[in-house]
Amino acid sequence: MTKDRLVLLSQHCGDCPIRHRAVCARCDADELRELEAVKYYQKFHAGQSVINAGERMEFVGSVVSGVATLTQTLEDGRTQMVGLLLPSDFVGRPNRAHAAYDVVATTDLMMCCFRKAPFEKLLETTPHITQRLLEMTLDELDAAREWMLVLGRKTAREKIASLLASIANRSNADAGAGCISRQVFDLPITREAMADYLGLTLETVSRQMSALRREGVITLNGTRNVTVPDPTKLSAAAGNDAGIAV
Amino acid sequence: MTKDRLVLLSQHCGDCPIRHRAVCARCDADELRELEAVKYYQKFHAGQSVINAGERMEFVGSVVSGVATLTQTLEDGRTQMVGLLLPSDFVGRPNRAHAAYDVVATTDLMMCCFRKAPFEKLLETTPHITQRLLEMTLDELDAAREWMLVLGRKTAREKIASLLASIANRSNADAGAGCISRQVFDLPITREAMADYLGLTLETVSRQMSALRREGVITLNGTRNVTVPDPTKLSAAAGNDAGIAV
DNA sequence: CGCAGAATTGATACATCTCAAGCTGGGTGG
DNA sequence: CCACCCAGCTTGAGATGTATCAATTCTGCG
Repeated sequence: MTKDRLVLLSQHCGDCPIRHRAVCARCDADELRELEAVKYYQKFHAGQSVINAGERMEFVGSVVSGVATLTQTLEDGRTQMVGLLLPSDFVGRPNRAHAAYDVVATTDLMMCCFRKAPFEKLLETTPHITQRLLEMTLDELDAAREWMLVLGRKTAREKIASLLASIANRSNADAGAGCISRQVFDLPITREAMADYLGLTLETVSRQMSALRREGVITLNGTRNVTVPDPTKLSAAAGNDAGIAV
Repeated sequence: MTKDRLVLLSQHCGDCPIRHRAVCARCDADELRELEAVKYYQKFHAGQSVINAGERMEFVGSVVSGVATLTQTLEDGRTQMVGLLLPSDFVGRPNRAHAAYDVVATTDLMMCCFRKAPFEKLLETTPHITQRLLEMTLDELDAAREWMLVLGRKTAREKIASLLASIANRSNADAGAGCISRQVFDLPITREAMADYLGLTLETVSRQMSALRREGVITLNGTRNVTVPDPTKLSAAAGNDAGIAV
């Protein structure tokens, strides 16, 4: 199932599109060289499994391009997404032998992988890596807690609006700051994945998307392309402070 | 509201009950001395606010004894607990000026506080602190993700059972490993706090507690003291793998 | 063109919320 | 010492939001 992975040869970190956002962000030239010694690139195609819960982890790494999901599954098949991995996000848990979650590529995916044991050694000897990973982990913890509020206390409509707002903000951030007045973006995931993200069924996701469209909060071009004519309205629908940004 | 805090004088880290589990766990004698230079103790009584979301943070720190909760609130009053802080747990986010959550003492609480700016400097210069904080943050992230599965995909009954199982395990761990056959513990929180933890109403919590009692999964002595005659049954009720531990 | 996966829509069932009424136990003041 | 009180908790009846089951309808692609 995972044997048709494509392993690429090394390439220089200097050219890397995530050089200044990933776990290597604080590294100087010497430290980068140490990372390069233990790294390799690996390509996954859309739908392919990166690692399954319970499997032995041979590497940790960064998403270079593409999107992956982190999910947890109960024996009866109920699944909950617990992370959405975008470029520069870190995958894997140092000092743990087995994966806790399923990681699946939802688009074609390029990973920068570090062999696990030597990376763990670098964490002991290279403060710039540990410091950056701490910073990123604290950010993820905040995101997870924000998400807990969405899962625990928001209505289906608010959940959808929250997800759309968060994706809109991230694509805006990537595209550089700019017009807040009108946002257009593509959903990187299916309705089913949205449902798994939000603790809903895909039918409810579909119904609420339609409702938001009917009410003019969003417009759809096909099923995946979303435009938000008035971000204030979306923010209000998400239950965020009547749209008053902090 | 927070002016009746009790600030205590320094005391030696060597005697500290959380010395080997908290953020200082990896520190040697020299490093402890550096921490002692920026630390102070602060006592809060049950119900008192430790810090409010949006306030400027003057310190980060560790719970020494007692229990505190981390909560997030929407403007209309809906609240979601996003963390339950027990002894040795870390409070606060280095490199962030303002608190993101409300922290409230639910029992009398002793905090070991580090002045924020000097602590941030120590993170730059003392790898043992950064490494330990990274480890703790990764653990919390895992806990948050486990919790997301509970919030998003479990039924009310399973949510309650999951919470009881997790509290039972933690009190067992504290009391030292031992008899797995029969667990007795006190709930450190009210039904309302349980509801905020699980994304339920307090009425639903109460009903499900009664249901678990009727079915013999738990026994109650008063409202707070729980005994679990058969942990396998509780684990099954929590939706965990038919009770087969991993 | 036609097929398969993805998405929408409808009808109904059910879990949880909401509103409301009582209960319980521990503390306080008369 | 008792009566009262109050926060915490339980229980009930009805309302409501979301899940479930079941057709269709889209959409992209070979």
